[in-house]
Amino acid sequence: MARGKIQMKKIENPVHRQVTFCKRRAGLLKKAKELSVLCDAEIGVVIFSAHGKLYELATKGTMQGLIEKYTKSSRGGAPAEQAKEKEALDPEEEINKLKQEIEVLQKGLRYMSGGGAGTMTLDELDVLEKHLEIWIYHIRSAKMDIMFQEIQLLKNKEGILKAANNYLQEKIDEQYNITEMVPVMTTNVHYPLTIHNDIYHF
Amino acid sequence: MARGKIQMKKIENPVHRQVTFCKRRAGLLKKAKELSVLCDAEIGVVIFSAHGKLYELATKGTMQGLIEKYTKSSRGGAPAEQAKEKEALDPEEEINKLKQEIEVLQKGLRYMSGGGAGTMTLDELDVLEKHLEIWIYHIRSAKMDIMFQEIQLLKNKEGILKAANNYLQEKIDEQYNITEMVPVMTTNVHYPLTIHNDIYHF
DNA sequence: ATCTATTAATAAAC
DNA sequence: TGTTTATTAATAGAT
Repeated sequence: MARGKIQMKKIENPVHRQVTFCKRRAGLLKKAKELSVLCDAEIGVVIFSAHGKLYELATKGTMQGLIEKYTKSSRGGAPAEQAKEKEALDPEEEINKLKQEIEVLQKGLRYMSGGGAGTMTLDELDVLEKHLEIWIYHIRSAKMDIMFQEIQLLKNKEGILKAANNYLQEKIDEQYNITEMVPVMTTNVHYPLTIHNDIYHF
Repeated sequence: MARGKIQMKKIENPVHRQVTFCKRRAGLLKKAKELSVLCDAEIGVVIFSAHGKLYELATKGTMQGLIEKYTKSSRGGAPAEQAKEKEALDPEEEINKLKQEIEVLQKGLRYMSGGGAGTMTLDELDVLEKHLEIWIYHIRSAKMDIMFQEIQLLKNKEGILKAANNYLQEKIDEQYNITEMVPVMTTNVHYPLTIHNDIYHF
């Protein structure tokens, strides 16, 4: 919506994507609030970024309350059997699954710091291993993003330096032509600009 | 946003309110879809009209799945902190080591749930990656140990069974020799002992 | 529902 | 990250 249209597909440049995500996320939440106020509607918005960070908005009451209302409402028109089952089993199951996961992580920490084998079962170790692999995956994509930025910066610098060199070269050639009135070989001496690279230290 | 501003409060005229609700609802859902596509985010929107009618949108997967993910995520950031309290009894060194590990893990978790690039530097990500790799290494050796024990146990059982079989075989041969006074073929019937394998469940 | 005059959102640049 | 600005997108009111 500004300075040119935008294609409706995933933005490839991670920097642009992040900036757009921030702006549009803010815009979306603002719109949701406005709709809620203007039209007296109850609205919930849940946003998971590509890296899994959660952003949420619940107008009127809590997200939890809204989820409950949603669960009821969306099953209201469906067969009564399913609704009954879901409501009875889901919360407990969810909580148990969650508790299990937390326990595994806790045990993992205890294991790490204790260094002693034998506190965890093979199954628990499998789960922990999976967790760590997922984390490493996320970390590596984050590193890729940062390195991509670095590459972009270096390319920019390269362009600037080349331009600067060309300019200086011309100046030198001019000088020679004026002062000696003879043709000279182009030199290979370059005069790089000094540009600080500080992308690592934010 | 057109033909005059609009006050940010509930629209009193019910006709206007309904029209605006329709238009802005469509706009909100469109914006949500766009954000999801452009920035690779997973988004859920739930809208209850003033009269309780439900409108919903879930990009990527179902609303139910998104709710589950939300439930986990909104509670899931805390395992490291809870683990912190566990180890009040250990020696000082142990505690310091644990605190260090927890700090790294917390930063990692903050990053994981924080998603946004720029919360951790490349150096910090390197450190975290190394930690996770070391942890995975430890976990894998622990798994190896357990499996090695398992193998040993099985080998022991095998030895015991073989010995038992040999013993029984001898007994049978003896019987045959005594009662019939004729040589017999060695049978293939084995008599395994029952030994419980409980190494998995400590 | 469709049409515009306007306002709001926002992509790119800084 | 925050601001600015040129443009596009959304939409209030009218039809």
